[in-house]
Amino acid sequence: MATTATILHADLDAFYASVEQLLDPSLRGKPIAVGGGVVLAASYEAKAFGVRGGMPGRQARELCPQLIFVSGHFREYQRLGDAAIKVIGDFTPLVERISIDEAFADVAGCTHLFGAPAEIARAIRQRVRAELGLPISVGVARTKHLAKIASQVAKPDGLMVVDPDTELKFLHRLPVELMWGVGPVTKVRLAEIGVLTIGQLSKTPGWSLERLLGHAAGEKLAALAWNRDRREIKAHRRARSAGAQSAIGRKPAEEQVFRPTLLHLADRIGTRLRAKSRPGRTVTVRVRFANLNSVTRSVTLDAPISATVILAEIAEDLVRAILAEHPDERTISLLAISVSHLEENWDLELELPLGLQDERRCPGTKIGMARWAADRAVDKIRDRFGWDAIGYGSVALGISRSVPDEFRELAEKDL
DNA sequence: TCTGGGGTCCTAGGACCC
DNA sequence: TCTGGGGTCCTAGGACCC
Repeated sequence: MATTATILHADLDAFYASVEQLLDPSLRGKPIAVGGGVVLAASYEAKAFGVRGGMPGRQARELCPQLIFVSGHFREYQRLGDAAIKVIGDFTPLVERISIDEAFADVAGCTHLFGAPAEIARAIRQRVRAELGLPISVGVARTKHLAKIASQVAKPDGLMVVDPDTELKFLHRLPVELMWGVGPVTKVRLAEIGVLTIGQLSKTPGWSLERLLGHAAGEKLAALAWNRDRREIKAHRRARSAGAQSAIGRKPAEEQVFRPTLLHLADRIGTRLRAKSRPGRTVTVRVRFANLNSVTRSVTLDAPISATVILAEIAEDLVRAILAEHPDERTISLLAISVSHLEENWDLELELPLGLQDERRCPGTKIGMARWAADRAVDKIRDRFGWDAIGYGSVALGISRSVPDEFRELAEKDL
């Protein structure tokens, strides 16, 4: 019954921190953190002290006084991440990249060339170590879920093969939080009914899980606990949305505060959408207040948009509506814009006439024309001379950037 | 001392249509 | 006029992942 384990999950260990230790040998073996105000990544030596990604720098220093902070080499992260994924691609075209440092692969079709899946996994680890100088952990199993868990168990710098005959034995003794889809909230909910391990989860009736977690989540978890994971490797998945956000500290909820930030966010998103000819119909805005409560508001248009200024104006309208509904909230700490319902291969020329049909979306023919032409001109100049060569004057200065734009780009998904 | 930024998917209620 | 049913889309909020 058991087929062969041919799914690989490969995951670079403490990726950003490992790159820094590769670039600067004096950092090897030491607790380091990439970032400053906020920890973007921590080395294993730092993790041993409890330092985690996303943690405020001050808190990290308290946990680990000898922690060394380094500013990131973001271009190197991109280059080395791409190179590691390419190594996997040398064995099979069936590679599904999850993020900059992580990918699934199905090697079923190439074992006759390169040997058993475990051999291929060993070869990948050896090559990434030899050619790039980086540690990478690999899990090998019959399903994506098991391979993913195996690579986590194998870390750091390890290899773990889950034999198809012992899958349930392997799976059921593990804690539920190792499962894909079990986060802090679900973990607590499960603990409240006495479920701590995947084995215990598998013995919980389906109706009980669905009542506790909802239909989809309950069904999914039950399937995974019973080791029924039917997901396949998908080599090319198109993005369904594109967004940008900015934490701005604590600032008064006023026009002169949110307008420049929204314009900057719209600029980043609009540029990406136009570059891939993927305008979108739904614009969603999120405002987080000082008390960390956040409110979203969205609008779906008849025609897709990607023009920076139009996107910014719609976002402004939505933010004003949110603020009007929350008159007691006078301080905002984060602004976000997201565009969804993206079109595929849209002819951007069409955006002009379609946009003009709606006065609000594109007020005035001449102005709309000018905006459209301006975006195209800016895009072209940036293509040749770089992002900072040109931009919106009011945006260039005074935008608080809590993280470098280069770091943001690493997280962007290909549209 | 309340974690940054880019994403995906699901839920539930309501509008609207047949 | 009342009653019933099904489907799609939109919106707001959440959980989760890297």
